Amino acid sequence: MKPTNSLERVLAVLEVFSEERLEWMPEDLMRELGYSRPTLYRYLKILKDAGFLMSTRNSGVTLGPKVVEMDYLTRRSDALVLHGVPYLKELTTAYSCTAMVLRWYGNKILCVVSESSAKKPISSYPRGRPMPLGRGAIARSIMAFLPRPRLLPLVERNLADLRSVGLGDTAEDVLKSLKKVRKAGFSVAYGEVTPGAVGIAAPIFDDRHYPIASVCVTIAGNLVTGALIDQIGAEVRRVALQISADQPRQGRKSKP
Amino acid sequence: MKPTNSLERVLAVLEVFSEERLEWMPEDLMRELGYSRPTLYRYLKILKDAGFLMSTRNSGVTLGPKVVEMDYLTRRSDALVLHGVPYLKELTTAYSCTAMVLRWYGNKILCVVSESSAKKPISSYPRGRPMPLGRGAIARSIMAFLPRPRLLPLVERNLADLRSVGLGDTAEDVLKSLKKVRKAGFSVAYGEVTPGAVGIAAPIFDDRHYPIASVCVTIAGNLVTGALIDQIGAEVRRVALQISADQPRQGRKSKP
DNA sequence: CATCATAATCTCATATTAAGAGATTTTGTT
DNA sequence: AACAAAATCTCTTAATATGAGATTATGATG
Repeated sequence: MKPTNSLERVLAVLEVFSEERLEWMPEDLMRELGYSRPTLYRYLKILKDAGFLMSTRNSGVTLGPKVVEMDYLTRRSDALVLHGVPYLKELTTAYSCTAMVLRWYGNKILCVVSESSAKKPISSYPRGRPMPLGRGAIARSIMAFLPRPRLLPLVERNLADLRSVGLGDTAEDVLKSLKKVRKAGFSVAYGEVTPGAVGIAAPIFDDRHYPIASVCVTIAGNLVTGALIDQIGAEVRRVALQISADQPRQGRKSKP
Repeated sequence: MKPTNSLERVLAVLEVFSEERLEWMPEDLMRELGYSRPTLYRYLKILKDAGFLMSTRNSGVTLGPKVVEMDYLTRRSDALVLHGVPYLKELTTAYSCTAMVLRWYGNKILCVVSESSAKKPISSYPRGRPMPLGRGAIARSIMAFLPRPRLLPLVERNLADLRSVGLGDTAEDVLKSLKKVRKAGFSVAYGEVTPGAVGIAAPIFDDRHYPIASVCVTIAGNLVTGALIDQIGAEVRRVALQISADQPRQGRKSKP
């Protein structure tokens, strides 16, 4: 995963920005990335000229306006956003909840669009905020449908989290729990991500039945009973499958 | 502006995505960018692995989830967004309108945050959608405060648009009109961007009194009279100056 | 299921050009 | 005006990006 060529090294500059560190000083970037002074400044100049970065008054750098513009384009081009919204509205009309579509990418889950009918929406994960893989109904709904060789390393890497939410002590136990999710077709989580909130999620598949995203409904725990959860689960599953079916058929493989 | 090194050439791939062309086929990219087949595929692989691009079923490429994640970070790190929101709320509380902060970057104006109290918001420029420089109160509020050497080429490049909204026939005439805007401290536009909507804008300055952004209020034309527009203009100007003052002092120059 | 057409990747010799040490200039502060 | 810090420049060398062409995946078709 270490950058091996100069192309990846420029992009690596953009990778260091995170919620914990939104602004960087050139000096710190040199240390963090291990680039020489002229090289780093060269990279910064290129990234600034392209609008990916901008410099702040106190000579730090932050992500720039080009990112904002590209995100706008992403909202217009993402098939899951475009096809998903009407279905999410169905769900928020039927229940007082937050409904969203989340993409799986890297080792993260990322909300790409959400709709809400709850008076006081409880989700702390708006568009673009990455969620960890180990907790919550969403991650589980996706993992449950991964082929074993792809799944196992993932489970092992996130075992601590998975254990803490009671999925099982060993990797094999976790796999068993996930098999049940697979059978049900949707997953449920009680307050794993946000206290008091119930998450109900089902996977979206690509044309090879490979899970690439998830539909999730988040609803206040005091609003739901066991029977209602099953009902919502069935609806979420239906919606996820319909969004899957809306995706264009045919095509080549893509790195998940 | 033509890419001169391989670093800029990778980034140039991201530049071709636009509202008119949200998805590209590799073959078309080769033609558009003039790259050889192996080189293009190399670039695509790197950009896909980093999440900047993703491939769709029918083997086209679109902007990817990393963009979404970075935009989330931008919302959290942009000083204008962070400081601007409370002021925008002031404006939307006082009037039934849409109030926004827009950055000036490249040859474009870009909304970075907006608030609305209008029943039916009329702006067609949400976060991230670039506006042209030649029309609207926003662009004018910024141009009016640019030093002449910076301004003149800009006016000449956008003369057709500027003329069509009645700012003057020649570049010199336009400069005169802008001088009046500068004196007033804010600019007004009647239906230049959206028919029936009045735009009222004032610039945000950096610590060298250089305009870098703008505050704009958009309000339905039938809701305002001349006197009210002046009142709103004064408020918008006040807000823009306060946001300017909130910016951290000191620092080095940045390319506008 | 075999064949075909297209898309994506690989190989490798060569020219291109990124990289970095250190000097120099620019910028803001005292 | 003088100083300190930040950013850029110069120039040589080693590193590596490039593309023609061959090769391998991949999905479509009969």
